[in-house]
Formats: sequence, C-alpha cells, structure tokens
Amino acid sequence: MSLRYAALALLSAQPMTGYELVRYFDDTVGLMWAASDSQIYPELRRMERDGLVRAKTVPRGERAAKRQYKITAKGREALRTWVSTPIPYPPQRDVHRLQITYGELAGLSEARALLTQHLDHYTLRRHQWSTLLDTIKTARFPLLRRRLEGTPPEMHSRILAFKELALEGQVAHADNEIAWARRGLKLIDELEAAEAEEPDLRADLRE
Amino acid sequence: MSLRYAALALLSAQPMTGYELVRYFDDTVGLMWAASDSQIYPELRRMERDGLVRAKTVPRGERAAKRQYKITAKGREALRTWVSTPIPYPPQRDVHRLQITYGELAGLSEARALLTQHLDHYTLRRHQWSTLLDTIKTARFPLLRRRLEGTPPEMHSRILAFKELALEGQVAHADNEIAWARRGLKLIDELEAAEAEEPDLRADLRE
DNA sequence: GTAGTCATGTAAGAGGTTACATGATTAG
DNA sequence: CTAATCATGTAACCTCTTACATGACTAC
Repeated sequence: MSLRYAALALLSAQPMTGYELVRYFDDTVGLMWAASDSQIYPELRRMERDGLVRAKTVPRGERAAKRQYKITAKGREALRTWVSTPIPYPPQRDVHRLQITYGELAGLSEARALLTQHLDHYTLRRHQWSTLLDTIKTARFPLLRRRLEGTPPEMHSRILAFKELALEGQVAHADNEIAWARRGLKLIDELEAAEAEEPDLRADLRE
Repeated sequence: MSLRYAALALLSAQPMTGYELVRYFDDTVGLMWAASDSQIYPELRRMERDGLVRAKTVPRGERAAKRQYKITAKGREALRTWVSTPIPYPPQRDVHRLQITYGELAGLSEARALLTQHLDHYTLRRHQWSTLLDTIKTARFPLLRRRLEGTPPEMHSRILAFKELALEGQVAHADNEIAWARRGLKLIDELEAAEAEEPDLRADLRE
C-alpha cells in the first residue's frame, strides 16, 4: 500500500500524467520507496477507481492523448490519514549482513569483494540522498516549489524541516554502512596479516 | 532465495528437524533474515528435492515420526558459493522514512508518535542484536559451539570475527536509528516552541 | 485429563520483478 | 527520416503474509 501513498504525495504537489509521475519518482520519493513504471500505471488506475485521484484526458499532438491525474479531496484526506498512522515494522531482512555472518565460508578475497561492493553501493546512495538534500535546502527543486506555492507560508518551515529530517536520516544511514564496510575491510586485512605471521597455520589451511 | 541459504547455514552447524530449525531461526539468522514457519517447511522440501539436504525419518514416541534434515556435500558447496557471490542490492524501501518526509501533513503530536515508535522499535532491535552479540563473544551459544566443534581450530577466530562484524553492523544501525528518532523528536519540540512564541501564527493555523 | 509443546503443513492473496508489447510525438 | 523521448500498459512468475488445519507427545 505504500506505493499508493508515495504516488499520492507527489500528486499532492501538482497534477501530472503517469509518465511524469514515473519520472519524478526516481528522483524524489523513489529514493525512499522505489517503484517501477509497470507498478505505477496500474496503481494509478486503482487509485482512480477508489476516488483518490481524478483523471482528465488531454490531447497530445494531433492523434494521441494522455491522462492527467489530479488528487481529489478524498485523496488528500487519505494521504493525511496515512501519514498520521503508525505503520507496523516489517520483518528484518538484510541479505548482505546475512552473507557476512558466514563470511568464513568464503575466501578472504571474496569477503573483501562483498564489503567493497557494500562500500560502493552506499557511497552511491549517500551521493543521491545528499544531492537531493542540498536541492531541498536551497529550495531549488521545482516540485517542492510548486508545493510551497500551494501551501500557506507559515507551513513552509515545517515542510522543509520534515523533508530534511528524513533525508538526513538516509545520509546518516549511508554513512553508517560505509563506516561498517571499512571496518570489515580492516578486519580482513588483520586476519590476513595474522595468517602471514604463522606459517604453520597457512600450511594447515592449505591441506 | 535467501531463505534457502539462511536455513542451510543453520543446518551446516548440525542436523535438525524443521521444528528445531524454526525455533533456532528467530534467535539467530532470523535476526538478519526473518522467516515464518509456513515458509520454512515447504522450503525444506524443495531443498531436499534439489539435493541440498537429506531427510531421515526418525520415530517420535510410539506412533508419530519426525523428519531430521542433514546438509549434503552439495548443500555445503551451494552455501559456500552463495556466500562468495556478490548479491545485487534490492531497491530502496523504507516506509517510515517516507512517512516522515511528509510529516507536515500530520499534526505535531502524530509525528511525535511516529518517531517514538521508531525509537521503541530500534531500541528493541538493538537489544536483540547486542544480546546475541554477547552470547557469541563468550561462545555461550550452543549452536555456535557445535559449529566450532565441527571445524578445525585455526578457523575458529574467523568464524567468530565474521559473526561479530555482522552483528556489530546491526547494532550500529540500531544506534543510528535511535539517534535519528531523538533528533526528530527534538526538532518537533523546537517547531512547537517556535509556534508558541508567535500567537498570530497559532491563530492562523487554527483557521 | 488437559494444557503446553512438538511437529508439519496447505491455501488464498498481496505486492513486487522481469520481460514483453505498442505506438505517437518531437527535435535534429 | 531517424533517434530519443513521451506515453501506457499486460502477463507470468516469485516471495512473503495471513489464516487455517491437524494431531501426537509429555509433564502436571
């Protein structure tokens, strides 16, 4: 159900077509809740069926048409309710941590590769999140501007504050994973050094 | 597919029945990769079909029977391959961060409730992870003992090192989320204080 | 005897992934 | 005219969730 509210959140800033929504998604809410276009189009239809959005068919060129979706009052209400309602935490599931738990089964160089991948992955994520954070802090994001234009000025600081808080959380998370991967890489170096100092042990391992 | 390898990892320590596996799960690998019993039993059958485990039917009391699963050589090999292979990162999905992103739509007290829930949740998780970490550091965990008994002594430090690394990652993650939730709660206090100082603003918001 | 634990599943459904499929419009 | 972009989906499959279902064993 989260996809529905991620989409609704975008539509609460301005009306748009499914295509535009798909485009915005990846740069904004998609950094918190990813979704593919094959998911988004059908969901928009369901939201329309449930009265959360209303679609207007607008001509596009000579022959084609596109559907522009606009959030309804019911949709705004549903979004507000969702945001205000505590959601149960999903079961813990982290493949990469599970993998490292049994790292002794891999060779040290394979384990090193896993942690290097982890480091690279979260470095990229950190970059994406902190980039968005910057554009929000300076209110350079077009969609955010539209949102601010549509709300009373007294609310502006709150709107910015919550978005910054969320993104700072993501950046901190990335930093944490980066630090962890480095710690792991250091650990592997130490394990390797310890082995190099004990030729008997190395002989044992080769058996 | 991760469920399969989480189960295989447990079975690589010692043979057990589906029921025992289910019990161990929640206290060990389940803290990294959660799974329900309704998932585990069918998966064990599929693993048997694929030759990763072999089941032996052992009598239980007079009339009943139970199936004890033992990892095969093929199973050990599959597990080692899985641990050594980098796994693509799943799409980012964090409902709670998404929710806070639009926190301005909720009231401040509702937003506070969300962050309090976050704090409580990760406090519990932190406790679970650090408890397991302690029992591992002191090698008090029975299953881990069995695992160590079944491996050459030179490998023992590695086995412990990787498990500690993984759990320390989880603990650090929990600490990070706890700190974030506290920062959020402080932010809400500040927003509230700022409003209290501006009676005009409060009047505006009441309209 | 009865409550708690041991033991093992099935079945319907939700949500997400991957691959496939199609065609108009516009900028160069 | 051709490539990129705009635009909108369907279908098969996989994984996980939730609810249901059953019954033997054991300690009291």
